[in-house]
Amino acid sequence: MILSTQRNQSGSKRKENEALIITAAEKIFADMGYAGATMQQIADAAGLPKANLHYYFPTKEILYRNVIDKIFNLWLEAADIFDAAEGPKDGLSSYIDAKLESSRHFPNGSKVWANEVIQGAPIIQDYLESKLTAWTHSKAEIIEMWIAKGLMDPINPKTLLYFIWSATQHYADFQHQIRTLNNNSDLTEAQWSEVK
Amino acid sequence: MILSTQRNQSGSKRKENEALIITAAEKIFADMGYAGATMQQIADAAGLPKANLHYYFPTKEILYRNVIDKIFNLWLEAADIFDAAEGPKDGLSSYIDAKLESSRHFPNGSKVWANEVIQGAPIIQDYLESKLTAWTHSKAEIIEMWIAKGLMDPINPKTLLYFIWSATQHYADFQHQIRTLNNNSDLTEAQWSEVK
DNA sequence: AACAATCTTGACCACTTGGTCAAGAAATTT
DNA sequence: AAATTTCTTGACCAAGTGGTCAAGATTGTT
Repeated sequence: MILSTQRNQSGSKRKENEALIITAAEKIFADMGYAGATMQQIADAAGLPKANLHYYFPTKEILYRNVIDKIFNLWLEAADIFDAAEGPKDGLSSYIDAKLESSRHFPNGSKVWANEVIQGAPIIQDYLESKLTAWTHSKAEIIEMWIAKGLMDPINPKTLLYFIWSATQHYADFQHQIRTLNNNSDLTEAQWSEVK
Repeated sequence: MILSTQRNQSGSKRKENEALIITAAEKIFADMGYAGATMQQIADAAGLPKANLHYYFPTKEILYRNVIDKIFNLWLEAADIFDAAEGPKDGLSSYIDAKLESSRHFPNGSKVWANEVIQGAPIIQDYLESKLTAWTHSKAEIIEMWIAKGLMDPINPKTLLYFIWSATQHYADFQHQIRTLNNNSDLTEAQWSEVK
């Protein structure tokens, strides 16, 4: 009795179901793309009737934007480590590790993002223009500071960031291709540390 | 007269129209994903009535597979340079250059491929298992030979290939994101040569 | 216990989609 | 020029889609 249904306190039924739906949606969107995903599939994955999804998220697009939001916040968390660091060795390597870790354990988010951006960000363009642009600028400034202090080789900060993104996300996005070509995985860590 | 309609020789009306449709389809598939693309959109892009598409390509999936086929053959061409080379310095750098070039000038193909693989290759899985696997093995052997001869550092050949793919394709696939964050582009060449 | 707010759900609808078809237009062959 | 093959195209259809709705169930409040 004590252990079973513990955290069913307040009227957070809404929060619970929203989280359940978002998780299901993340997987379906990753596997099918935005247009290819159907509300019915997401409903089945969440174990709820379709009409119930529309109760919590009025439209498919709103649900999608909520998924994106969750993904983006995970990215921001990974970058907190970056901020706290004192120098490039520390900061970049922690950031890469954190990003790799999230790519490996939560590839769906990365896939949804990639799918969307490849198609020209038809739905979340405002995200790119506001939040991501601001974030990138702030990180680029830190890197430029490091360069100015002579702590690392001079390099275009944005180019460096793109480079890190491409490498860290590749394993999430192309997971399937890699798994088909290999029959294992792993042993990446060694490889990635060479990047810097 | 001599210059205008030169190559309208034999009954290659079919070839012409198929090429026209495939080019249009490549763009639409890249922009909308497989599920998101409609035959009507492709027809409009090709300047043909929809029913005409179905005359040349009975189903959407068959059209799609033809697009993939074209893309894959371009990849193979890029790798020919790789084969001809004598050592890693030459071979890898030529290969990377060729791959970058095709990413930059024909990003649509790369996008279609990426979209498909991210979603777990629901349609072209057989491609991965046959052609791509064979290709990867043959290239990995060359690299291993180079390593055995002491021409380059010992490294997992497949990991190296994945790494090259991620870097070279990133600029095609994430073109839009990069363009939104920067307002320019370019200056990559310098960066890429550091990869090796 | 009565009331109100929140949640659940099957049935339904307007609209879009891939694909068909038959009638005709062009081009090739005989 | 007649016959045959290839190509073109508007009209059409069955299936699936996102989204609605109203009636009821559940939960929380007084």
